[in-house]
Order: sequence, then structure tokens, then C-alpha cells
Amino acid sequence: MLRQRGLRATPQRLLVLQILEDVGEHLDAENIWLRGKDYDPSLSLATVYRTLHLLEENDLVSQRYFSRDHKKEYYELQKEEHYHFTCQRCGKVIEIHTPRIEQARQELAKELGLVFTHACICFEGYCSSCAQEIQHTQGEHTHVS
Amino acid sequence: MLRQRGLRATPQRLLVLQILEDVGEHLDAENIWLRGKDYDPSLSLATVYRTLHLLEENDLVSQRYFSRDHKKEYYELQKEEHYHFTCQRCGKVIEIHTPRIEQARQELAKELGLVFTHACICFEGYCSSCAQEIQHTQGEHTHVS
DNA sequence: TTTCGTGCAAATGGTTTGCAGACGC
DNA sequence: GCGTCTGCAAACCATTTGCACGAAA
Repeated sequence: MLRQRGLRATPQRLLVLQILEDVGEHLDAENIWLRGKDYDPSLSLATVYRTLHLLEENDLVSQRYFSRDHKKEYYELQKEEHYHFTCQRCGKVIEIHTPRIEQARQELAKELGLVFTHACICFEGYCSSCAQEIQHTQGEHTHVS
Repeated sequence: MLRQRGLRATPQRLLVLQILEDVGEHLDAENIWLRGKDYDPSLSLATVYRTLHLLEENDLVSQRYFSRDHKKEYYELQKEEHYHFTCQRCGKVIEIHTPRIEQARQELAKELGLVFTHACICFEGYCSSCAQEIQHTQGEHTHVS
């Protein structure tokens, strides 16, 4: 599949793809590297980065940011449109599906003549269970004070 | 206004606020620092960063990312809901207004019980004039070949 | 005077890059 | 064998932090 674009199917590249496939969810480069070293101890972090960029350019992988901290990049196999919500209390990442973003894109494309090629959309807050627990805690405090 | 929260109104803090107000659009920390040094040559970049974080925590300033490169943070005075679109050809940043994001938030809050506290939304692509020029260029190429 | 802020310089940490050797094709 | 890839280690660079001094309240 890659060879058609003049790229070499090296074991390192296949390994990175394999790991992303097996895990099935977003991983950061270091995590991919650590997992990869189980199979190829000489795998270097630089190669993981280079491979991820290459796979991204070829639309096999997409790079994402989570939550407010955009210092670290995450990667996942490209799949149908979706976004991410990170709970700032328990850290859970929830996959979000909504047609509103695409709707916004189409409306803005029509209104302003924009052509969209890429977007970074990520949400942060409290998941339902954390939100409940916080409300309970606050309720008690309010009651006491 | 800040003093009410137990914070000191130092000249450096006022200066950073002043610059953001005067410029009226997003700036990165280094840019703020450079402008600030015209008024206070001893101003340090570290103080600019510390001030921006403090202002952000107090909801006077909001931190943003633009385009695909999230290595650099930008800051602007907090104002009504809006998002940004960056043209990847001319670099222009266009301010976007759409109710769809808020709509998505509300729908997701109701459906999944999520509580939203923060989001990073930014778009990238071609502005209308760049999109036209690209189409022309491609048209010519197609014509020639 | 006491605490909070600042400037300086060094540290941080994820990501990128130069280079020489290794390997896919 | 040629041209691409890789591993290594060093470089990058925006941002953060430790520390001693300076200045608000």
C-alpha cells in the first residue's frame, strides 16, 4: 500500500502501523516507541517520529492533541470523523461524534468562501460521573458552611 | 480589578494588559515582550509568561493555538465566543463566528452528561482569495499538460 | 516589614536534525 | 549498487523554574 507511493516498507514502519492497529486508540510517540522496543529493541524514537509524520502525510494516521496541554502529540489510525473530550478529573478520553462541526465547516465554506483542509477540535471538562461526584462534594460543603 | 483577588497591580502586569488592549488581536509571548521592552527595557520574558498565565486564570486573557502548529501559544483579551481560521497559504488569521460549536456542546452535555470547561477549536485551510488563485493555477496547469 | 513579584540564567522536555553506516529494492 | 532509512546524539526552542534581589501594601 505504501510502496505504491515510492516508499519503502521497512520493518520499523510496519511495526509502528501494527502497534497503532493493535492498540486501536491514540498513543504518543514515546508510548509507541516503548511498545515497539519489545519487538525491535534497536528501534529509535527518531524513527518513530519520522514514521508517524510519513504516515500522516499519506493519510494513514492522524495526529491529535488532547485537553489543554498541547505539548504532547498523539497519533491514531485515520478513521471516520470524530473528536475527543478529556475529563480533567479522571483523565478519561471520550470519543465524541457530532455533525455540528462538519455543519459549521460547510456553512462557513459557503458564507466566507473558505476551503477547510485541517482542524484541531478538542474539548475538556468533567465526564458525567466526575461531574456528579463534584456536585455531591460541593453540596455537602454548602450544607455545612 | 485585580487587587480584589489579592493580586498586586505591578507595572509589568499593567503593561502586558495595555499591550494586548492596544494591539487588539492575538500576540505570542515574545511579541508582547518585545513591545513591552519599548516601555520597560528591563522587562523579562519570564515575567510576561507568568503574567499571561495569571491573567488567564483570572479570565482576563485567553490562550489560543492557531493552525496546525501548536508549538507556539498566542494570547488575546477575553471577548465574546469566536474561533480562528488560518490560511495555510497567506498566513492570514480570520475570526470565525458560528453557533454550531456551542450547539454541539449543549447537545453533548445533554446526551452524555458532560460538563464543558474548555475547548480548543481552530481551523486551517485556504482563504477565499488564496483558494481562487490556487484554482486558477491548477486550471492553467491542467490546460497546458 | 513581610510577602509577593521580578529578572536572570539555567533547566525542561517533546520533537527535530546532521551524519555515517545499514538495508530495501 | 543506488538511494533511501535508521540509530545515535546533539540541537532546537518555546516555556518553565530556582534563586536572590526589589518593590507593593
